[in-house]
Amino acid sequence: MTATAPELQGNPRKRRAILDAAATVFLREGFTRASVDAIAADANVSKQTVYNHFGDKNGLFMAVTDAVQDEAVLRIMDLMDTGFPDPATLTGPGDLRAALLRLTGEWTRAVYTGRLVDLRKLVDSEAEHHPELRERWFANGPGRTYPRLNRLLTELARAGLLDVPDAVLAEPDLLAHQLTAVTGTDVRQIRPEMDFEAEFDRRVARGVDFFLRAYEPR
Amino acid sequence: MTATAPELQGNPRKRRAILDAAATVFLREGFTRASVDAIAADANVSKQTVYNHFGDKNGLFMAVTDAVQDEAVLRIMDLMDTGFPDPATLTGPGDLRAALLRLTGEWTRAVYTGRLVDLRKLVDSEAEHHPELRERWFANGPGRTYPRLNRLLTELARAGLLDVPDAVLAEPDLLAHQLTAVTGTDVRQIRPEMDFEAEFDRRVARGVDFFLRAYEPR
DNA sequence: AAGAGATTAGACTCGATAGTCTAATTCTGG
DNA sequence: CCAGAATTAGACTATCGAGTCTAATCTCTT
Repeated sequence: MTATAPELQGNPRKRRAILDAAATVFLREGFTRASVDAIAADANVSKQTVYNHFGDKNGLFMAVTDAVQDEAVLRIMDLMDTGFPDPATLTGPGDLRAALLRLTGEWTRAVYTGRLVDLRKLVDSEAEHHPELRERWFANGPGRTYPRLNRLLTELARAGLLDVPDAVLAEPDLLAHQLTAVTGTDVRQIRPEMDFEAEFDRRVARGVDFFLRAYEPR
Repeated sequence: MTATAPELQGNPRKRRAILDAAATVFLREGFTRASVDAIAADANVSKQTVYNHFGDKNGLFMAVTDAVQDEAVLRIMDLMDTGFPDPATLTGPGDLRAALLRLTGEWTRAVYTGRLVDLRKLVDSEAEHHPELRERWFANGPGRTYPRLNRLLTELARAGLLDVPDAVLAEPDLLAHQLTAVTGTDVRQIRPEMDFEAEFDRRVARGVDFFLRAYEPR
């Protein structure tokens, strides 16, 4: 009687293969241009199986965004939970800079390499036609990571390692947005013909230095 | 013998109407979903006329991006040519902040209100399929405005009104990117349910203050 | 007023694609 | 080994859109 939820039936290996193929094709072609036939072929699966697992093209797309986001979010949350030293152990300002460089570098890498960036563009351009998409993206991604980063930065301010105006601390997630904005936009400017790795490190450092220049205790 | 270039023939009033309609429909539907039929209908023009003027759907889309960009770029260039006071007349630091607020506010308004923002998203998502698009967008927009803004900010640094490390000054357009990044990303977070005007001013001010906090002479 | 160029409505071709259906086959757990 | 679930290939429907073509009309300019 109780119909099994379509997300929970079928062979999980095939399900995985479909998600992978769908990510590839959606990212290469865009949502509209991507055909379910092409995805099924790429996954070595029949079209009907795709529909069995995900209902329709929209359901498939949302499942893809969830999967790709989850991977990055796990990485980022772990980074902040275990990859950042206790403020008490940061003695000199050089320590702080090094720790921020590492954190920001890994964060930025998780966001701007791999499939996440491009998928975000896709979601952005499709959001007008699938209103729930933008909300879902936010709740599943930035809605989880930014408050965590902001908490971490706020603790640094409370510990006296950063000198941040109360007006900034009072705005939800502002500090986190400022740090990621200043590195993210710079990293996004990297052109294909450049040496990505070298540019990446330089630009993350630039962003962190800009941030520190503004909020370093004098 | 010499065929007239398709961009230069036909009734300019109709041409304008088509460009307007195309902007509306492309922005509402996205490139792929937008149909030439819908655009022609919206412009009160026959489909054939659209093809007479712009050749094909791609040509139409590029003409639209050019037109929308040109409008904003003119505004922004004018702003910097005539809307910013001579550094010599800026005596107190309050003067500098006020001038930067005005400039950055108008710049940001030109970029993040109206059709430019959304068109940019569209270009971004279509760029994979029309490689010349990204380059054209850059050359026609940021390629013109950023060097100009950077020159202006560099003059402020030379005049002693900003204290910017040489390493930053040495990077092409970096200073300009930092200023616009820090305001732009914050403004982009404004949610539809918020009071746009109030949020806009606050966020531009935040960005300028962040920038000044980093580069204000001590 | 005449003629050239521009515009029009609408039919038409050609190719894609979302989603359904079916009958046959393959997996898999008990 | 067997029964029910999952999968498969492929045909099929229905829709939609880019671009072309045509014959008739319109609008200037001279």
